[in-house]
Amino acid sequence: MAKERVTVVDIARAAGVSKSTVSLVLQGSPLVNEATRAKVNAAIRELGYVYNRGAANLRQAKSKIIGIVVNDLTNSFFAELAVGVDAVVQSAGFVQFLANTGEKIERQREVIASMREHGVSGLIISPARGTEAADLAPLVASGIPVVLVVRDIAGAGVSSLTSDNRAGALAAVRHLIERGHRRIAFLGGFADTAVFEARVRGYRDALREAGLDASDELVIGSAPSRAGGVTAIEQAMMLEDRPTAALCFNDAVAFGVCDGLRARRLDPGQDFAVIGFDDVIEAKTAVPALTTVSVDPQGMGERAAELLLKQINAGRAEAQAIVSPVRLVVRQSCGAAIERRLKEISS
Amino acid sequence: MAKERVTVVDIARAAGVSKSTVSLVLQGSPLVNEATRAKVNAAIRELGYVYNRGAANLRQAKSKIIGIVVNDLTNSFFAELAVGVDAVVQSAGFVQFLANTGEKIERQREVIASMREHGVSGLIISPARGTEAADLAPLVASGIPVVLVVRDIAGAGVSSLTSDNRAGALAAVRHLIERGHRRIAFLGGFADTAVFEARVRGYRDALREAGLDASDELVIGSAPSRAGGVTAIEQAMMLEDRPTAALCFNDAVAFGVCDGLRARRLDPGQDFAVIGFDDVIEAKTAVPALTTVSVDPQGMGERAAELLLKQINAGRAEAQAIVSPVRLVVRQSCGAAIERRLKEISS
DNA sequence: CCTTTTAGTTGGAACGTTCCAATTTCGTCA
DNA sequence: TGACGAAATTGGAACGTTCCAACTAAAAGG
Repeated sequence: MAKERVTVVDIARAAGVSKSTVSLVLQGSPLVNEATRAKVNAAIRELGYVYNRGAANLRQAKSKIIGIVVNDLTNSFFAELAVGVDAVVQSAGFVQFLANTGEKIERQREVIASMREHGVSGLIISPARGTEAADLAPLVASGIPVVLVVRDIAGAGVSSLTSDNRAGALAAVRHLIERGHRRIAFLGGFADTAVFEARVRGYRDALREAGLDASDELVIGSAPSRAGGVTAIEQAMMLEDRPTAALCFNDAVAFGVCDGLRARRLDPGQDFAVIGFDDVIEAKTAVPALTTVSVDPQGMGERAAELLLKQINAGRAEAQAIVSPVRLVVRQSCGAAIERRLKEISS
Repeated sequence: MAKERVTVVDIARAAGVSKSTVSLVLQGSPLVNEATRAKVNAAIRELGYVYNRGAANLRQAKSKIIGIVVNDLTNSFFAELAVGVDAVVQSAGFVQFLANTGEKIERQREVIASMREHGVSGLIISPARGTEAADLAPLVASGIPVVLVVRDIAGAGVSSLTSDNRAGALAAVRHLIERGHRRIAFLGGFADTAVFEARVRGYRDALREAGLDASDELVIGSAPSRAGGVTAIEQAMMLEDRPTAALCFNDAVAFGVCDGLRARRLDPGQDFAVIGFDDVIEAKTAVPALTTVSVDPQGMGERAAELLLKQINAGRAEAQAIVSPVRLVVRQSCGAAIERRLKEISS
């Protein structure tokens, strides 16, 4: 088997019709007689025909492929994002080309080029760190619909879907302040990203409006990973005037911070309040359950895919920047448990 | 811009050569004169030409696409596996079609069909739960090289790359026994998978060779997730005769078990020994650092991709079942810390 | 009975590339 | 100078599909 490819012509011969008719059947056209359709379908099954989408694309000059490029697939935030995209893209009859850049601009350039060569009809990109508008210029000039997710790039002239990072950070820090914290740190993340900048801005604004200290020593960068969280909290605990709470760049950092606290025999949520950002799946089941700003990566992926599909169908659409709202999910790690216990005692 | 596609003929006209010559340049053939090559390349840049790989594939009847289908991309084990595949596949000049089945057979059927239609030249599959040899029969009959990873399927007649689950479990449980544990549970995982079966077999063999109780009540299944781990340890703690240690189906379960222990005010690694399976990235940085059986998902992805590429290049290769070795990484969660402390005291 | 309509079917050109065999160009040698 | 071989270039067919305009057969209308 697998000797020679079975094509429409073979099917046509077997079914005693022309290749045009077979093509019509393949596309479910109503123009073809019920009886012939049955004959053709029988022949298709019989010969084990496989549709050649490449040939079809060549003729029609459009593919049913959309590309998604993410900067770090090992980060479960992006993995979930990809899953969200996949879900809607698949049910729209498209198929997903996924590539991982690992934050490398060069790799990103390569994979985008490769996707264009394969004729993707749209692209969802979570850009690598340091991507500039110029890097995307040839792509957008080609007229392929592009949606940027998570990280926006100023002046790129394409649609983007980001979350309201400033508002999320603001809400989180306000919450910590309400709980009575006066010295609050911001831990983790690379300082040269727009996301970091926005979250820190929200953090500072909340401190300022409460008239609290927003000195630079309280903002401690690190890799946006669990390991980075450990080092960040260690650094924070070296400070003369130690913080009693922290907003973390993301959930991975927050978990690392909890690890670091435990390593110092401190109980996260009890001795120190920590809030994360993103609300990855593990946040709910962790102990203590992580208070975090919910971003819903899967939902973001879905919305990005919908936006892209809309642009593909519309042919040409205005670039729009959507910032999706975000909400604080209060669980245990910010000290909710303490309060509950205090209430129990007083009642 | 983006009006009309520029093709080789446009380039040919602009450079004053024939389309055949342009094609030769595109493929880096040594047959073409240095001067003409330069002219052609200039025209390519000038007109912003993008290569149409679809058309090329049509002519050559082979693509540079490999497909990878995973059963759960939100599980970081599989995300890392995909990253490993991506790395070697990309550097071999291929591009990766990734699809997520979410453990659904029907979806798996669809994505495999879609990939065949797109003419992938090989497929790496981590099959959904319950996949049978019959499900893959048409695929293997077509002669497309296929490599199964993580989960093997008996009688499928294709190559597979799995890890030595029995040996890993055996080593882990032996280690717990050496540490003095006598009542050891196996927690988490779905009982109807080959992986579960192999790990439990290793677990039982270790108990048996030490003459210990291997009763069924100590094997407690659950979803192979963090949440599943929480419920599994809860169930274990309800037993008349409680275990003092557990081997977990995977790291996610192990983290859940730690969470569950903490919820009961028990200190994992101290009051109860836990060992995971897989060695995901977080295992090292967690507190306590997780003792686990290292499977190196990224490395597995790389090896699977290499195996697949070899088969693609060889044209026709014997199906081989590779089981890759596995090693126990001892960290804190199995009580290593306790021992260290005992040593400190005695010295 | 002829014309018109409708339902169904069909051959051939086209999509953008690669491959093959054929051709041109050019330098070298007798 | 003519012949020869090597180097470089080329036109056309082919890949598997879709689209279009043209065709046939049968039914409907006059």
